[in-house]
Order: sequence, then C-alpha cells, then structure tokens
Amino acid sequence: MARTRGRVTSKEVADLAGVSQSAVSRVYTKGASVSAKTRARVHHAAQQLGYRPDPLARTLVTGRSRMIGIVVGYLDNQFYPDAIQRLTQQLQVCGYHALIFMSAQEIDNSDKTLTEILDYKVDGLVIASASMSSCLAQRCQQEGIPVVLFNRSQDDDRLSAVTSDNYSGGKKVADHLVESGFAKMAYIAGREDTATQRDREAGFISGLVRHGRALHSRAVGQFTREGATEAAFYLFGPQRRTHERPDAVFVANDHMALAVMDAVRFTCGLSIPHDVAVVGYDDVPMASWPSYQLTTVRQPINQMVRETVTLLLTAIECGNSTAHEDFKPRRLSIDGPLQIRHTTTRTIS
Amino acid sequence: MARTRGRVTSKEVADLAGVSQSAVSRVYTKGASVSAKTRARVHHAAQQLGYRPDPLARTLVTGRSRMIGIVVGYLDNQFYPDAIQRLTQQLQVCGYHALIFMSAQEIDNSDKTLTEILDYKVDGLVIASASMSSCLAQRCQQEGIPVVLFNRSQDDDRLSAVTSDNYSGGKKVADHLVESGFAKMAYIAGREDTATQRDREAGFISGLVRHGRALHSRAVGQFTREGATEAAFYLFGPQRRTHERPDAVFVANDHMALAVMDAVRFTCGLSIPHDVAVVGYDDVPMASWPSYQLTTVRQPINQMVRETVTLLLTAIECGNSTAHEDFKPRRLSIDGPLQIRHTTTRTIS
DNA sequence: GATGTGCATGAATACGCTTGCAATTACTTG
DNA sequence: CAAGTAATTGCAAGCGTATTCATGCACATC
Repeated sequence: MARTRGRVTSKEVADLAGVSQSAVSRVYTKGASVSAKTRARVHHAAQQLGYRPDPLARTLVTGRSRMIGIVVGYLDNQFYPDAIQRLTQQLQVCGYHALIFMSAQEIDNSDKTLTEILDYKVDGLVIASASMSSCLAQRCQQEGIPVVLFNRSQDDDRLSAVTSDNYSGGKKVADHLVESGFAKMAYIAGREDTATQRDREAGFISGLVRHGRALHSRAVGQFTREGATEAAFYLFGPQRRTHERPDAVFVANDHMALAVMDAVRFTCGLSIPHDVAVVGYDDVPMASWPSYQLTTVRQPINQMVRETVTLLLTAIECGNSTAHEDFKPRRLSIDGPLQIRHTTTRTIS
Repeated sequence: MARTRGRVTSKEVADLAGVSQSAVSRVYTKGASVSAKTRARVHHAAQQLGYRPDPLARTLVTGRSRMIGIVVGYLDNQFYPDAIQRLTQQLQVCGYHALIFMSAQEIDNSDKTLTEILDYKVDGLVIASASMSSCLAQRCQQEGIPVVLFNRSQDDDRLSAVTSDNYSGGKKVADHLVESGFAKMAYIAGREDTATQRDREAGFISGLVRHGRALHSRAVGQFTREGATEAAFYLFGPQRRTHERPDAVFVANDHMALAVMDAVRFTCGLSIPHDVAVVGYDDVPMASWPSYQLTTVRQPINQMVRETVTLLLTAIECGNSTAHEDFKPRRLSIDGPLQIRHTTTRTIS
C-alpha cells in the first residue's frame, strides 16, 4: 500500500534490500562503485516498492539540477514555438529538462526573471528572446551558469551564440532580387537594437552594392505584426505615387513578412509578385502555405538546435570538471539556403 | 566578494543580522511570527548579502514546489502557444511557476512523461494535450496532485475540466449556416477519441436537425494540417461532381480550417465563400488575418485561463488543508461567441 | 602464508531550508 | 506591581539524497 502523498525513500529501499542507504544511492549514481550482487538486490527492492530517486533532493546536494532554462519572449512568431519544441526534445534526449521562462517585454521584468532563473538552479540557459537585455545574460554568465544565445547575437564575445548566417542570408536575398530583375528594393527592419536585424540588413545592402544598386527605401517593423503592417502602409500606401513605390521588399523575418503581404494585398490593393515582390527570413511553416508562398531564407533550425545543445552541455561539463572557466565561448553562424517561392517569381512582362 | 558558485545561505544572513537561522527563515515564510525589529534587521542583512531563499530546499521540506506542470502536445496549432503564454502569466501572478512538458504523440512516451512529472513534484497539473491518455490524468490525481483538463474533457467526472461550450458552439455554427442560406453542410472532424471533437459535432448536427436539415457529408482531419488537407480533398476534389459537393463546411478547429481553405482554394480551385463556406473553431490570431477572414467560434481563452488557474489553486489549497480530498471536481464549459467573418458571407446571388 | 592493491560498503555528514517545541520576552489587565 | 497571556525567538530535528572516510574484504603476487 502506497502512502497517500509520501514518496518511497532510498532508506526504505535500503532496509528492504538489507543494505545501507549509501548503497542504494550509489546504484543510482553513475560512476559509483557497486558490486553486481547488491545492485541486483537494490534493483529488486526498488522495483517492488516503486522507488525513484528524488531529483530535487539530489539537486540540493549536488548543486546540479539537469534543468536548462529557455528564455523566450512572445510566442506569436511561430518560429519560437517551433524552436522550443525542438530544443525541448533534443535536451530530453540528453537527459536534461527544459524550464521555459517567458520574459514579457517590460524591461523592468527582466531583472525579476533573472532572479527567478537563478533561484531555480538551472544548469544552463538558452536565451532566445530579443527583449532580454544583454546584461542579463552576462550576469548569468558571471554567476557561473553557461549561456547560449539562440538566434540572437551579441557584441560581447564572451557569450556563446548560435545563429543562422544572417549576413550571408541578406546577401542571398539581394542577389536573388537583382537577378530576378527587380529594381527598387526596400527593406523593412526589425528592432534596431538586435544584431540579427543589423546583420540581415547589412548583408542585404552589401549584396545590393555589389550589384551596383542601392536601397530604395526603408521602414521599421519592430519584429511585430502591427509594426510591419504600419511599415508596409508607409512604403506602399496610397500616399506613395506609383512610380516611387518599391517593386521588391525584403522583410527582416517571416512573421512580419506575412503581415506585409496581407497589408500590401488587401489594404494597398497591390498584387504579389506583379506589383511588388516580398522576401522574408526564417521559413516558418506558414511561409510555404499556398496562401502565401513566401520566398524566404530558411533557418537551419535542426542544426541550430543541435549545435546549441552541444555547446551548452559541453560548457556545463567543462565548467564542472575544471574550476576555472577555460571553456571558450563560440559563436556559430550556420548557413541557410534561400527558399524561392512564388512571391518573387517574376512573370514574363 | 561573492563565492564562485556558492549561494548566500540563511545562516550567513542570520550571523550578520545577529539572529538565529530560524528567524531568517520566518521572515520569508508567510504567516510566521516575527517582530518588526528583527524583520528589519534581517531584511537589511539580506539586502547587503544579496540573499534569496532557495526554493528547492524549501520544496524538499514542505513538499510543495509552487510549480504547475503544463502538458501539451504539438505547438503547431497556434491556439496552444497562445494558451501557454496566458497560463504562464496568470500563474506567475499567483506566485506559481509553469513547467512545460511536451508529450510527443507516442503512446509509449506518456508513461515516461508521467513519471517525470511526478518526480518534479509539481503542485498541480494542467493537461492540454489530446494525445495524453486519460489514465495518465487519473494516475496523477491518485497520487494526490490536482489536475485540470484544459480545452479537453473526459468521461470520467472525477477530473476537473475547463472547456468552451463546444456543443453550444457547434449549434451556433449550424444556425448561422442555415440562416445564411447554405444547404449542403459538411463536417470535418478532429480526432474521434476526443470529447472536444464529439461535442462540437454533436452540437452542429443537433443544430442542423432543429432546422430540419441533415449532415450532407463528413470526413476526418485528425486535428492535423495534413489530415485536414486530405479531408478537404476528399470532400471537394475533382472526383466529386459539382452538384454533389457541399456548399458549406464546418471544420473542428481553426488549425484545420486554415488548411481546408488553402486546399479548397488552391488545390480544388474553388472560391470561398462563393462555392463553399468555411467555419472553424478557436479564433486563433490567423483566423482574422485578411488572407483568411475565417468565420469561427471564439474560445474565450482569457476566461478559460482564469478559471483553470482558479480551479487548480483552489484544489491545491483545499487538498492541503484537509487530509481527505473533499474538494469536488468541477467541469466548466464557457460560452464563446460566433465570430462572423468573410468565409460565410454569402454574396447576393 | 604474508603483504600489498583495489574494490565494496556503511556510518556519518552536509545541502539549505521549515517547523514543532520549549523558553524567553513583551504586553495586558486587575 | 504581580500574575497571566500572547507574541517572539532559538534549538534541534528533520526533508531525501550524494559523498567522504575509514574499514573490511577478496584477490593476486612474491
């Protein structure tokens, strides 16, 4: 008869198996020295009682929780639920658990989030939120818990980061648009304070320049749907005369690009790609839906996730074995292909 | 100088403040008896040292973790990220933390998920995954941790559940379609083993019957995009002759309805709502995007979240105060309005 | 058979906290 | 001012586990 709420403890298993509590503990501690005989007896007793070691008690004494915090902003952008899902699964494979922290955009909140993270003794941190101040990541790093930035880079090179190759991606977009015969290129930016935004734009501009072109016009969408809608209206609204309207626009991510497509088509009454071509970044599932067929730079999300987890777990294990943190942070940017779809397919004119 | 990895302990605070360790503990324990003077001294010392109580150690002794597990399946359906976000925030307001468990659809996995949940000593559980076997919820309940099903009901009435009024919602759809002059109504079902699916369909059929109509045709979409696409093709593909094609279809959720719209428009070459009207369920953000303008039953998600949290926290506190679980489970179904948009707006013919 | 090597084991302690209990102090009231 | 009551406080015993240390033991080597 199991107790109402009480767990089975290692002591009880020890008693039943006729060994000491330490022996039981050792059976469940990897790398401990136990004879085959006692291991068998303990396993048998444990099975009988339904014993499972308490991870919290273990954490208390070892200081390691086998939990990884994932800090994320809003989940409106489908890229993030997708990433969370894959990160969670990948971590689970490695015997870790994901603890998800939602950092609202309020700056005030980030400090509260930090302390909560530290309180819960996560072994490592994946930060995928642009609204997370950089100092936060640094403070975590200082506290000794490894941090990897995901889809987000930072000037401070003491932090590891995994991104797609945003610069190269932007360049590919420029190449493609120029080669497809578009002439007046616009750009809709994300939040100006993010490296992701800067790199994508820089790559795009440099690509244009290499073809002897320049940016025709620009607006800022703040990575939000509302911001992108406004930006689209600014660039393509009725106040613009036809001849001064861009005929192609690169939008800093798909989440915004979809909003731009909606605004361009339904509010501005333009046709895509006839009147204007649209390119996004991320390749979220919706980008390939028939209603959009958005040309976009694919983020190699599986590879990014794999690298992120590898990087983080390596740092955790190194940081554990050696007192000093001689594990040097790495910054990976993984190349992703341009996925060409209908929004840039110029019809013969 | 802060130690490399060592936290500040209550003992250190006690020493600095010149009080006992218990006193420090009591300052941070709600409802404990501490004089204003010692409270002030402890606070001062704590501030100076940067002390924060360790929630894990607290959990070990109290048995309560102030963590709520949220079990969720895939995040493809935007309804769930949305719900997670709101649940997390609402819980945070109440001083609880959300621990998110992703249950892959594999049945085998659910047992592993269960033990993990129990291991982490969550105080309560929100189950929002259809792929979670019902016995899982029951086992949790048996172990003494309160469970609330979210957007998912169960025949077993020992479990609390919060849903929208699916039956009534289905009925409203029937009313609306009949009143709008549609004649041949089809239904695309979700997974047949879910109460959500059954109730929506039952309400729809009963609504039709009340108007003297019957269901014209039916297909199953399994709540997935792929399933819905196939179902749409089955109902509206070229193998159907025009006169035997439905002129309206109610799809069991928006996630599928959007796929149906894409398939109907782009694969079958039909016009919405001219050739066929489409209605969904949930009112996810995308339903109101200009590209879709999907008529749908809105899930009153804010209210559902609020009720879920209230129900769960009440159960947790009751279950704690009284030894026996005399807290009776409740099943709430909250009415949501029909959001009429363009996919059912019959043009004058 | 004596000595040395290495593995298994149990007792004891620590991890950071809550809480029952008893003792002390502060406050009330006649 | 004395006695009685209530509010504080410190002590110590856990919560369930990992881990150090010393001991015991088997085995191999000479």
